[in-house]
Amino acid sequence: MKKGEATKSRIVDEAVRQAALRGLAGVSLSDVAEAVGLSKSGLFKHFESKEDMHRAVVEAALDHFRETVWAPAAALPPGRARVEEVFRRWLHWGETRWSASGCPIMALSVELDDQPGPLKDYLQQRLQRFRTNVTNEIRLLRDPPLADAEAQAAYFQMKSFILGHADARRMMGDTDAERSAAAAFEALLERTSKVAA
Amino acid sequence: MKKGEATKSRIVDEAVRQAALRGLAGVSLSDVAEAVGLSKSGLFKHFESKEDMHRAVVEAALDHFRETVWAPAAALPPGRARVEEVFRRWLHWGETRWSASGCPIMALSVELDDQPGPLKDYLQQRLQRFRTNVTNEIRLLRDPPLADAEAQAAYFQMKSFILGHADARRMMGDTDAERSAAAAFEALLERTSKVAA
DNA sequence: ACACAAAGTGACCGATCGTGCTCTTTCGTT
DNA sequence: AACGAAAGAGCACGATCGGTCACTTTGTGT
Repeated sequence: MKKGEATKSRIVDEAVRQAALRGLAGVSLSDVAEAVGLSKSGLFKHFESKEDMHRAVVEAALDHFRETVWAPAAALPPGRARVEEVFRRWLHWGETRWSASGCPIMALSVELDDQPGPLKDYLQQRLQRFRTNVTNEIRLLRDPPLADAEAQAAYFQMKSFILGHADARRMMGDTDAERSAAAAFEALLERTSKVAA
Repeated sequence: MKKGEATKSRIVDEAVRQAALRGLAGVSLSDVAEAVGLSKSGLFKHFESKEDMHRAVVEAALDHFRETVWAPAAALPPGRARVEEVFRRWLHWGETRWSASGCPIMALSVELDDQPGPLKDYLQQRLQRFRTNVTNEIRLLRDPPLADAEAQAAYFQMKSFILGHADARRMMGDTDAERSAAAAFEALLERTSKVAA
């Protein structure tokens, strides 16, 4: 039962890459099969259907995100250290591992946000958990902790800068995007951690 | 030569809607034809090929954006009034006209950002013009006008909040997204229009 | 080592894709 | 009213899509 899991994860990895490039619906079973050196029918020994593979793709992308962005930050002391690490890693993970295709989670979000169904629900639920985790760390930026509303406002801006960075860098070709995002986030951190009035 | 143009714009309108939903590549010629009450071959009297229609879709989406978001703001006095109007209309245009499908320009951006070619170039160029226009208005927030770098940093955050709003509202189902975006933008405006030190 | 399940192949199916072709209807111009 | 051009219909094509089936190869547990 080992060979199977290995090739399955190779398939899913390739499918995630293609999904980030052309969207989930644009992933061709034949192309994925050829890219991993299999026949089309060979793929169907690992997935019941195309939708089954879609589910695996969404899961794998989120797992990878959690392990690359969240997990290393969670190993740091709570509060500011974690928040900063999350942002730094979040910013970079699109540029390193996904430099040629763009962040798969962003692509999935835009594609699924207007397609109600179990896939969107699953994606939303896992992103919601991430958001809750990060928001909790943001609350610790001050002592006593920030109110929920303030922490959520800060998270909104934090994620906005991530999205803005991806747009500026990938769509507009702005080579300063990383600096802009980092500067905006740093200022946000300063504003948030200092007392309001 | 009138009937033709009328149906052509009906076709393009429908194609833009479907492109916002399923992506450019996901727009089926048959579906568009059926939706506007035509036969598939009837479509080909208006477009040379599918890529020709893609081009028309991108053009139409940008034209619509310019007329809905930029044009009314450009009629206002320069500076703060224009900037505020652009943001307000930008925020709303995704929720009103495109409430069921999401902003087509955002969908096109995410889809085309990793697909080099004339389509991406065209989209990038027109978005760049919009960005330049808005940035120029931002510079007028202060007297003497802001430096380019500061105005661009403000634009980066402004667009980030737009993107963040779309993500929060459409993907995460956050009903407070509009308030969050508006509040973040207002604070940004305050920070930017007051003297730095 | 042997047997059985898992992994993988190749041929094939019906549906749909984008795109030509010929033919008819409808419109705009004089 | 009439005529040429534009608009649109109907059909058929090759390619590709997701998916099935019977078969062979490979791996694995005992």
